[in-house]
Formats: sequence, C-alpha cells, structure tokens
Amino acid sequence: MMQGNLIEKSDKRQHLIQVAELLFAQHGYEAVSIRQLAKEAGVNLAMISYYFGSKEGLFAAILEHKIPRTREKLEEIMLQTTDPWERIARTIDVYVDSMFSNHSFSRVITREMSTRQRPDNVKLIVEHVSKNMRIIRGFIEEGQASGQFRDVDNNLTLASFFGTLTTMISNTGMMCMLTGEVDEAVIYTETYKDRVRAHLKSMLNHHLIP
Amino acid sequence: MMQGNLIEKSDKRQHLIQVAELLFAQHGYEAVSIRQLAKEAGVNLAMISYYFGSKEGLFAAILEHKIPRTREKLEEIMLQTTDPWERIARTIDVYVDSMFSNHSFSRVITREMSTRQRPDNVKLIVEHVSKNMRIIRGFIEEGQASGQFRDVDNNLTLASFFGTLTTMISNTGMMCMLTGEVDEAVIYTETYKDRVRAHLKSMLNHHLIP
DNA sequence: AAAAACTAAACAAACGTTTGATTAATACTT
DNA sequence: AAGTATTAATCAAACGTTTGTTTAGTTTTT
Repeated sequence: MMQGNLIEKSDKRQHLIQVAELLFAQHGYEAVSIRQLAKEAGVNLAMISYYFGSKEGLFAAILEHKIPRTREKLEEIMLQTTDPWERIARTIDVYVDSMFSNHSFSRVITREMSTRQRPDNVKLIVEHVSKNMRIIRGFIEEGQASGQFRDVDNNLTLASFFGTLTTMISNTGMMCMLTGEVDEAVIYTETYKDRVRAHLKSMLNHHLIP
Repeated sequence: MMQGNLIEKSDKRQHLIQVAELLFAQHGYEAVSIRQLAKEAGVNLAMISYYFGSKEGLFAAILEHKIPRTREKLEEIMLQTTDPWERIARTIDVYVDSMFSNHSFSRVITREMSTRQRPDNVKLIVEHVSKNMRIIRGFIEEGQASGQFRDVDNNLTLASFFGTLTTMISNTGMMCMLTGEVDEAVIYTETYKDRVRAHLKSMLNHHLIP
C-alpha cells in the first residue's frame, strides 16, 4: 500500500524547500543551479526531480507554501473594521510589513513577474496577487459608494500602491544612490518601514479623501 | 593599424544592435542566445564577440545608445518653465510617453535591475536613471522652497512615480487580470496612456499641493 | 602585402534531467 | 512473529543539450 503520510513525506523535502527559498531569494531562480541547491541542502541532486518533478516544480512548491498568508490578514481587516480609510491604512500596514520582512522573497516574485519565463509560475502568482488586489479595490469602491472617497482611477491607484512597494524592494540600489545611502540594508530597517508607511498613508489619503 | 572609424565600423555592427534591442526587449537578456541573435541578424555568431567582446558588451552598447534621450527633455523643461507644478506635469508627460512607447525596452531595464546579475549593466543603469531622478527631485525641492509644495518625503515620492510606471509596464499581466482586459496590447494604447497621465497628475497634485 | 572583416568548426563549462543500482522502510503472507 | 515481497528513498554516474567564447583559417578591403 501507499505510505499514507502525504503531508510530510520526509524531512528532506521540507528542508529542500527551506534552503531553496533562501537561495532563490538571495540569487534569483535562474542563478541557482540544482547542484548548488543540493549541495547546500546536503542532499543528492536527484532528489529534486524525485520530490518535485523538476526545478520548476520546486519553485511552485515554495510559492504555494509562501503566498497565502496575506489573504488571511486582508480578510481580518474586512471583518474587524468598516471605515473605508481605516481599512486602507491597515492594508498599508499589512503590506509594508509583509513585503519588507520578506523582502528577499518579494524580490524573487518581482523577478519572476518581469522575466516572464516559466509561465506556470507567473500564472500562479497573478492568480493569488490579483485576488488580493481585488479585495483592496473593494475597500476603495466602498469608500466611493459612501461618498467618503474621491472617484479616482481605482486600478491605477492600486498600481501606484504596489508599484511604490516593489520599487522600494527591488530597486534598492537606485534608492540608495538617490538617498546617498551606502549600505543597502538600511532600506529594510524599521525606521525606513515607518517612512514608507507614513508616505503611503499621506499620499493615498490626499489622493482618496477630498 | 586600427581602422580609425570607431563610431561606425560597419553596417553589421549597427544592425546587430538593432536586432539585439528588439530580441532582448521581447524575450529578455538571458532568454536570447547569441546563436538566435546571430541567426536573426543574418551574421556569424562570432561577430558578436568580435565587435562587442562579449554578449554583455553588446547589451552595454544598446544601453549607451538608448538611455540618454530622456535627460535632454528634462533639461528642456528646466529651461522652458519655472512654475514647479508645470514642471512636474510636463515631467509626467515626458516619462509616460517615453516609457510607454519603448515599453519593451523599459521592461528589459526593469528586468536587469531586479535580476541583479551582470553588475556592470546595473551600475550603468543606476547612474543614468538616478541622475534624472535628481533633476526631478530638484523640481520638487524648488516647489517646497517657494512654499507651493508640501513638505513630503521626496525620495519616496519619486519611488511612487517611477513605481507606478514600471508596474504598469512590467506587470501588464497583473493589470490585465485586474481590469478584466484580455489583450495585453490594450495597456499600451493611447487611451491608456492618457489614463496614466491623468492619474499621476491627479495623485501627485493632491500629494504635493496643499 | 597588410589589415580588417568574416566564417565554420571546435571548445570547455554548465545546465536540468535520467538511469540503474542500492539501501531503508513498509505491507503481506504464513 | 518471522520471513518475504513491494514500495519508497537515496545515491553516484552519465546523458544530452545548450551556453558563451575561441581558434584557425579564408575572404575582402585598403
């Protein structure tokens, strides 16, 4: 008979996912070979095909393990608050937090989206993220329905929101050159997170509220 | 002795640059092999090393040929107008125009920035772009000095500006899923450009002007 | 005749994947 | 409970491609 324990076939599978997540985040999907991966994880390189079918399958496994978190938090906001602006403000908090504390992985996502190799991964990401974006758009629409928000271009407002964050995360080098910062790590500190939160709240507040 | 004509060694050199620009824009740097490139351009693949030293050298040649345009337009704005908001508004026009009409190439730039392979290219891009960003920041600072603009977070305002554009350009798939659009090409139409211009002007106006 | 432009072929390195064999774990039969 | 058959897990080695680059030689230009 089958083994019966489908969830945790072995420790090595989980360990591979963890190591791969780290390496992909550091160097990007293409730059990490399965040999490097296997060596770092201390397993035979054949195990990657064995467990995940392929290198791409491993990436998909990471995605499915990582992405769902934010959704729950958005639904929490939906339940706990009704005021449109408070919802937006809390959404900003959630995204700044999650994207900055997982900045390496966030960069992998951005990379995958922009390279457009591996369409399966792109599709997976688009599905998850756009679902979240729809929720946020709902927040805006409700604010407009109640007359509290301006009738702005909602989809482009979302583009500005996500664009600001991904630019901060992915173009760190550019931001450093601009701010005169030498150490890139400064961008990811708590004080910088505060700045981003404050900026987004201020900008979107003036944008949305008449 | 050397040939003496460094600018235009031959037609094939220029042709290679043109074809490479197109192919890199369509599929990304990594995805285009020099064999594919040479075949498409109708030249021997050894000519790439011969003219540009390497594949990376070819990319650098494209960059140096493409980037300088926007700078001139910004300096034009500096000369022709003095009103801070008019400067910002015209800057928006310039960037929406140039990034959308070169959207394929803009995506290559974004890709190069986010993959962070090939540090030489990244450095080249950062130098050019950040110089432009400094000019725009100058516009904001003057507006603040004259009391017309709010005391916003200037660097993050720039992040929002560029982030909005790169998100529209690079995450086209995401935007389509969000707007319910089926054909990605719609994003790059004139009517869409108008929407982006209008959105950026409205948002930054409310953001900057009290 | 010298230099530059061009070519076909080969090169070495890296890649993801597959194979075939071996060991460990589980299930089944007696 | 013991012994056997089956399946899963692991491994070293090799496979077949593809990659960017170089070489050594030929043609064309100056």
